Amino acid sequence: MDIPRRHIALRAIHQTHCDDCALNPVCLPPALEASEVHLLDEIVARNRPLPRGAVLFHEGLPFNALFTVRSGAIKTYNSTPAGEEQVTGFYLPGEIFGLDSIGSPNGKYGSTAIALETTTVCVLPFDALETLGRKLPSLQRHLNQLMSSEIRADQHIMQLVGRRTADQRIASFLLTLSARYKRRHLSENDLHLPMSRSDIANHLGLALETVSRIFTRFQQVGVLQVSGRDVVIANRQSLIELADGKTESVTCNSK
Amino acid sequence: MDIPRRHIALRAIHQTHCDDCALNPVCLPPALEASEVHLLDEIVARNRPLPRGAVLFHEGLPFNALFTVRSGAIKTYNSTPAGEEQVTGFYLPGEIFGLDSIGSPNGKYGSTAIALETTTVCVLPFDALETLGRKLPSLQRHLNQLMSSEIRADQHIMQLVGRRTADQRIASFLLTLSARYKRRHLSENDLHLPMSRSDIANHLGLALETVSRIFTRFQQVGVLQVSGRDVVIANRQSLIELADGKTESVTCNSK
DNA sequence: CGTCACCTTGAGTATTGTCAACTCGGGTGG
DNA sequence: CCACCCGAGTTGACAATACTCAAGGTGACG
Repeated sequence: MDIPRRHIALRAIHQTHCDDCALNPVCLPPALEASEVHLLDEIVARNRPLPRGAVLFHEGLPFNALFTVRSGAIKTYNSTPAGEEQVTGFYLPGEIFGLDSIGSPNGKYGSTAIALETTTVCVLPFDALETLGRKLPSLQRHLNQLMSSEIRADQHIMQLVGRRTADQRIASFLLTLSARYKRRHLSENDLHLPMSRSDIANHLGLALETVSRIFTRFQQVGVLQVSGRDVVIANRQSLIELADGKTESVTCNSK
Repeated sequence: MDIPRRHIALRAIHQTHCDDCALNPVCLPPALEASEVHLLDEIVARNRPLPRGAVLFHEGLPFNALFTVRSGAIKTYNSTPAGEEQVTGFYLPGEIFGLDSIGSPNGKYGSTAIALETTTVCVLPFDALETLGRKLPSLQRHLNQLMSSEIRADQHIMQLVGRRTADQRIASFLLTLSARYKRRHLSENDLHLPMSRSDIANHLGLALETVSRIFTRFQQVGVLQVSGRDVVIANRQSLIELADGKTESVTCNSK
C-alpha cells in the first residue's frame, strides 16, 4: 500500500510518437513545429521494456546512438582499469544520456548504461540526429544546451564531492532529485529512489554505510521519513539548511 | 635561469589568423578546408594580452562567446551562494572554455574565467559560431565533440575526487597535465604549473596544505623534483603506479 | 629592504572509511 | 504454505586519512 501512485504515472507513457508523448515538454523537442517533431519522430526507435539490470550500452562498444528515458530509470558509470565503478549519473524519464560518448576517442561508448528498474527508452541514432540538426537549427541548439547542462550537472557533483560534508552531499542530492521529480509533475516530497544506497554512495564519493547512517540520522531529527527506497521529505526547510551547511544535524556534541 | 624555454614557445604565437596559428592541430579546425578555416577566421576576435588575474567573463554576465587560449593559462570556477569557489577547470593553449554556459538557464555565464598568467585568447561569438556550424558540418561536429570531451574530463575529476586518495589525485592530475603539455609539443616531464597550490587543492577537493605535503613527499621519494611551480617528473613509472594506487608512497608504516 | 602573497611544516583532531555482525524483506523452491 | 536464502540495508567499534589551526619560511616586486 505504500507503492506510490507515481508508478502508475510513469507506466502510463506508452505513446509511440513524440508529438503525443507526455514527456514532450521535458524531452528533446522544445520549440519545434509540429512538422519538425514529425521529422524527429521518424528517426526515433522505441524498444520493448528493459528489465532491471539490463545493459543499454557498454563501455567500449561502438557508439551509435543517444537515449532518452521514457519510463523507469537509468544509471551510467565508468569503469576504472582496476575494475571499480564510478557512477556518473542517474537519468529519469525525459532525460537524455550517452552525451559523454559523442566525441569519444575511437568512436566507442565511454561509459555503461544500465536499467535500475523496468525501463523503456527512446533510441536516437546519432548520425541521423546530427543530420537532422543541420535542417532544424532549434534541434541543434537544444542538443548543445543539453550537453552544456550535462557539463553543469557534472560540475555540481564535483562541487558536492570535493567541498561538502557527507550530510551536505546527501541533502543536496535529495533536493536535486526532488526538483527533477517535480519537473515531471511527480510529488516533490514523496520520492521513490530507483537506485541502491551503494549507487548513491558511489555517485557522491561516500561509503555506503555513511549514506545509510545519514538517512537514519535525518530521519531521527525529523527531516526525512525513510522506508527503504521510499523517502519523504518531511521538513524541506531543514533539508535546505543541511545542504547549505547552516545546520549540523546532530554531529558536534563536543567543543 | 630556471625560467624554462617553453615560455618562449608559448609567446611565439602571435598570429592573427587561424590558418597559420601554431595551435591549429589542437584547436578548433580539425578537418576543415582552407576556405572553411577562412570563414571561421572571420568570426574570431583577438584581443591584447590579458594580465594575470584578469577576468574574461564573470558568472551572471550575459553569455555571448566561447574562448580558446592562445597563450598563457585560464582557470574557471563556480561560486557557491556562500561565497566559496569551486575550480572547475584549467585551460591551456588550444583549449576551449565557456562550454558550460551555452545552455545556461537565463543566457548568463554560469562560471567565471580568470587568467592565471599573462594570457591571450581568441573570442568565438557563439551566435556566429552556431550559424557557421550549420554551414560547416565538420565544425558543428567538432563542437559537439569538444563538449563531450568536457563532460568526460569533468567525470574524470569526479572519479578522482570521489574515489581516490590524495596521493592518487595529485599523481593523476600531474599525469593528465603532462599529457596535455606533450600534445602541445612542450616537455612532458618538465612542467611549469600556472596555478597555485590552492587552486590545485580546490580543484581536486583537498586542502592546500595536503597538496603541499604531497609535493614534498613525492620529491622525497624521488618521483618529482619540485621547485615552487616548476615540477619535473623524475620517475614517471612510479608516478603512474601512485596514480593507480599500486604504490603507497611512504604512508603506511603500520600493519 | 620591507611587504605581501604563496608555500611549507607541525601538532592535534574529527569526519568518514573499513571491517564485521546482524536484520529485514522478498522471492523461490521444497 | 512455510522455510530458506540472498541481496540490500542497518548498526557498531575502531582506525586513518586528510582537515584545521598555527607558526614559520621563501621569493617576487616595489
